[in-house]
Amino acid sequence: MGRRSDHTREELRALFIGEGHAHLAQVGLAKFSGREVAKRVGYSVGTISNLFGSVDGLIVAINSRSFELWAQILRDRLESATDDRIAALVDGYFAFAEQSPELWSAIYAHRLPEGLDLPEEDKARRAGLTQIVEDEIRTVLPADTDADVVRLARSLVAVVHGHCSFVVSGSFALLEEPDPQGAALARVRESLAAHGYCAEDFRSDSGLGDSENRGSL
Amino acid sequence: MGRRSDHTREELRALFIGEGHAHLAQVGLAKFSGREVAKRVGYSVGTISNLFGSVDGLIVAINSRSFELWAQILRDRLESATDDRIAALVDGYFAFAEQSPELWSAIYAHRLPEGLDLPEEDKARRAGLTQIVEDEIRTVLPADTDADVVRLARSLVAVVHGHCSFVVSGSFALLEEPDPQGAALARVRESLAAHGYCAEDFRSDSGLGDSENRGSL
DNA sequence: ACCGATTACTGAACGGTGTTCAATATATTT
DNA sequence: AAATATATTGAACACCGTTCAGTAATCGGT
Repeated sequence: MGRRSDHTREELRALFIGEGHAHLAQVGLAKFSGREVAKRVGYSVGTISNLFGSVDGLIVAINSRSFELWAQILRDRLESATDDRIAALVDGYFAFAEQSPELWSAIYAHRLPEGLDLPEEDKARRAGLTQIVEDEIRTVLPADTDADVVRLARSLVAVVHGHCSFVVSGSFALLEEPDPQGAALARVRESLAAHGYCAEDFRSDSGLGDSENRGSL
Repeated sequence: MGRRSDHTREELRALFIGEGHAHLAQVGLAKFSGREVAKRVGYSVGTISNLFGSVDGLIVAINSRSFELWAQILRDRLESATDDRIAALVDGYFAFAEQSPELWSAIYAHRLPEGLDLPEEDKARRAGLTQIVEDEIRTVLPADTDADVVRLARSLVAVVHGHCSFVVSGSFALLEEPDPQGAALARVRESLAAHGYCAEDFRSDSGLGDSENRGSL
């Protein structure tokens, strides 16, 4: 039964994204079902095609929302960080992945079918995350550094991402690593140091995972 | 029509893995179809369940084979490397991912359904890759290094993996990076240097991608 | 050489998926 | 009030992975 005036098109999209987000977090991308989401929202199957073009379109929208939640976590950590803002960033990166592993891996597991790629709007929404990191890296490096800050910042995101990816996927390489997040942070510090970052002796007051990591690694 | 003596069970598994490998490389994990593989091999649908337990089991076997091909690429690069063996490793890591992006991402996109995890046999087959890296890292660091070589080596694999992952998935962070592989290598060198690795001045004779990268990054 | 027991394989049935699209119910305009 | 335009449905379709009774091929014992 069509209930045309219950919601605007945007409200309806928000409903599907919200319910889809919950469903994705529960069952993961492999078992994600657009039909199930439609059933939960109380609309029929075909509505997804109307609103998002396809189930892939819905997943793109859900993932973009994940990016925004993720970026907000980073901002929260930065705000409550006392001194070590780099550690706060790494912490925030891992925090989202570990508290919502299905949402996190869906971001990287989902691939658009050949042909179409990400809508510009979604690209913009997702860029916020790297922007936060870029700003912090720029702050922490000397003003006259020889590094290309934008490229270095994104490369450091990749460094952290690699560790995080291995943790979430339970992958071969880091199975026996007791402190992957500490390892990621150590690598980031080493690269930053190579470009003029003064470590400011965080060795004493950073988290225990880190201090435990420093001696041996 | 059962053709019982055409192949031994192992031969038949090899047939499915081979054909499945080709199919996966063509269409990617999202569109992978066990039915299609069975059709290509010339056996019926249910045979996959007999041989591998489920389609997931077949994919696990295919991915383990990918690991072996990948490890062989690393060994080849090392063998033909003149001096810079670290660069050769990074190059091999990227080479497989870029020449077979679907196979590479299937390794990380595939997740076993809740409950069962990787058979021991597959874990062993996949560990070969990291072993190669560990051996090289150990060689290149001073004998009296303070680093835990095993943990550092795996962390460096994660560093390269992160860059590679962003490249293959076309992800937001490295879209405008002209030389992701060079960036990965630069990060690895920086971390190795922090643990006593003497760079031996590769600046002059390494690939141009690397030299172009060094000045600005 | 034959015959029962065992194994390999089939293929139809089942419940699920995403997409499509004629039909319908609701808004909007004239 | 009538005509037009839009939103939503839901059945049909083709595909997916899993299951399992049934059948064909081989093996082991006599």
